Amino acid sequence: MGIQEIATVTGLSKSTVSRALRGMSTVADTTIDQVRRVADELGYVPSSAAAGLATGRQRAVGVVVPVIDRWFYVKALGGVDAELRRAGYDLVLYNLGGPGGDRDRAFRRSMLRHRVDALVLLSLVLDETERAELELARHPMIVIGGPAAGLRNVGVDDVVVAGIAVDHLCSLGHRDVAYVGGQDEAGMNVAVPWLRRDGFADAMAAHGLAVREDWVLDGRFSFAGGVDAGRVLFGDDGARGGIRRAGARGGSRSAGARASASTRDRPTAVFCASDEMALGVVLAAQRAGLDVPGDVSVMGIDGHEYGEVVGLTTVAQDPVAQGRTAARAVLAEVDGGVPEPLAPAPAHLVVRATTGVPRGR
Amino acid sequence: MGIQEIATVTGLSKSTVSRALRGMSTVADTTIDQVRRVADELGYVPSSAAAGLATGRQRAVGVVVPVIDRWFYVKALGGVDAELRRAGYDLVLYNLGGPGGDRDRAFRRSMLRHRVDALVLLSLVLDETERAELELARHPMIVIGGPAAGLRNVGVDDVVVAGIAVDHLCSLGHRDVAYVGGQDEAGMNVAVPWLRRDGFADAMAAHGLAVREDWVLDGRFSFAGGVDAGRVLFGDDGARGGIRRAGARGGSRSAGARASASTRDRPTAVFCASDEMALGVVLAAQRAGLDVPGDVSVMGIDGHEYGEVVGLTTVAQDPVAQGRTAARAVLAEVDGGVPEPLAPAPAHLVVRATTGVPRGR
DNA sequence: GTGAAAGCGCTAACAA
DNA sequence: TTGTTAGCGCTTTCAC
Repeated sequence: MGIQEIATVTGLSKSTVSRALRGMSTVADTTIDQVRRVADELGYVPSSAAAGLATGRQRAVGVVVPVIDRWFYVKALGGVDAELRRAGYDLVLYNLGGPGGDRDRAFRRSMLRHRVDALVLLSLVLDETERAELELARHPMIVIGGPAAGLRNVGVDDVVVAGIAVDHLCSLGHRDVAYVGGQDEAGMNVAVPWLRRDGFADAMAAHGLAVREDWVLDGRFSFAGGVDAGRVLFGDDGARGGIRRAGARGGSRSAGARASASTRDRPTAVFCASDEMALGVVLAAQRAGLDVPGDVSVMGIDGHEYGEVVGLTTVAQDPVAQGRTAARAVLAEVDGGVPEPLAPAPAHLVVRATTGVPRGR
Repeated sequence: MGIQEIATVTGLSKSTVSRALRGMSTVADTTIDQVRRVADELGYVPSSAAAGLATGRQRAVGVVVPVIDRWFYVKALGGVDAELRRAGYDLVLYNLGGPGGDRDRAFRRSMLRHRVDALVLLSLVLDETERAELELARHPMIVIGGPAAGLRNVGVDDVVVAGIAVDHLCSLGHRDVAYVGGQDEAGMNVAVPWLRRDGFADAMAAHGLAVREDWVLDGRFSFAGGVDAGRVLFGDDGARGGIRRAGARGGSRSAGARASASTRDRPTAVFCASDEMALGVVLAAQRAGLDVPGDVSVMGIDGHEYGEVVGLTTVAQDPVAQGRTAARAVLAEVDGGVPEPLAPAPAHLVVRATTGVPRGR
């Protein structure tokens, strides 16, 4: 059931079988064929543990995610996976599972056990202790999305991305723009939300525009959060545009509020730090009886598939490509390559149907 | 850097150190403390490969997904992960990566390498060869969602679930109901889509209703696919309800078609085999100028978060719980438990705002 | 082109 | 309660 059996059956030595199985060139072709055939017949299954012990390489890399069910993480994970698969590496998933996930234990217990040859961290900012712990493992590490001190990083420049969005809105003539962002709902320590908010503020300033505090909202980086933020911005009556929500939270205001929705003090554009939130804001706007982009323009960041279908303007990035890049980089390092700095990932404005010239221009 | 160092420093034997590190009760408390302290100081990191080799247990389970970026798989994966984490097991992700994913190689190369103690298969139907291959590894296996011959399965009864949906629609008075389902976009060999279609057909028959062939559409189990299916059903003009789509595929018909959209031969209700598709159908209906549920009722299956926000009627299931159940079951088997049959997972009707009495009733 | 022998770092009888 | 002695299944010098 191991390499030994094959050796016995073929009358070869363990070492030759080992070499043959790996197709080494020092082995006669006929021997390789024979060994492979016998291995098949015996139903031989190699043991990665044994190979790993002997070589010190596990042929696996770990991917650490704050939470698993977010568009960006899923896509990036897919990219990492694709590249690992190509290289014949396995992927070990370490899900911190949000705030309730016992982050410390997870870190210690598993990630360090030499089960993997390298680590890809998704959008994580590590604290001192965590960094120290991970250092122990001495394997290559890289971060996707959100720069972490002392570690290589692949991802877009979030400040620039936010700037692109603001520039687009301003070029259309918007001056009253709201921002929906916020800390990731999972409450993990992630830098991206703050960078985007800063980028928004900087760009607004660069255009000589003021940021209104009450127009900077928390959308929890989720669809539902976007809807909530939109409600705050536009009011809510659920009369039009979207299906009424059964058991909607927050008492519905009626007629009076309705009228005010179109006249009330509100932004002409909303910039959201993610497409999921932007989708929610669009829905809230429609529910409030507002026309998008006639009454209000909305845009996001990401390039989410739903946004494409719906016609959402966005600054698109490619998390799958980022995942691939990260995987390749870290694999190269495992193979003894020297870690070279990575360029920021590309992002580009995709103008679709949710942004337009503000009414009255 | 290994257990040996600690032994040397403490003056203990390797075995005692090993036992102490694992906190075995046969070791003196003081010894345990001492060993742990020294281990910390030395920055000791255990080797799971070595432990695995010695014990024959890897303390890891593999999860095989057809593709990774689908709501159900992500949720189920999260559930499996949570339970594994609790038990101190690692999770190795095997992503078949859709039709282009070189399914065979992936199967052979990795899943069998004794890297994991058990396998959780998501919605996969295996062919003969695959089954045979996996048998070689001789480890416990379980399937989530979609029964596979000869393997234990956790998931809802898809035929029943479809029946619940049809019953709901019929109880409202619908007789003209369309079905949007189809093979999973990834083209993997999955049973669920067919079971749901069968369930739909059976239930319709039970209500004495005919299934119209031209109202059985392929929505590719995706949001975009749902929109496309909705277009076929309702026509498309993009004038209302949804944001117009930049570069929409399929030439837009204008005024004439528009008028016909409200009068044309169309179903009064659409049952979708997933919430993502249902969301797309709702959007298409709104774009076609139809009121939901006034002109047409729409419902799905799953319990997707977006559906909750939007008010989508659905038959909700809990993939996270299914993942947990599967993980627990397979872990129990790893621990020598006897595999007992699992009851179907619960699913229940959630009536929200997208279904109602057909007009004229 | 192939074989013999020595580990990789840990666990698990079996003794003491 | 702790130490001794064998391995777990593979890779890898070093010989031949």
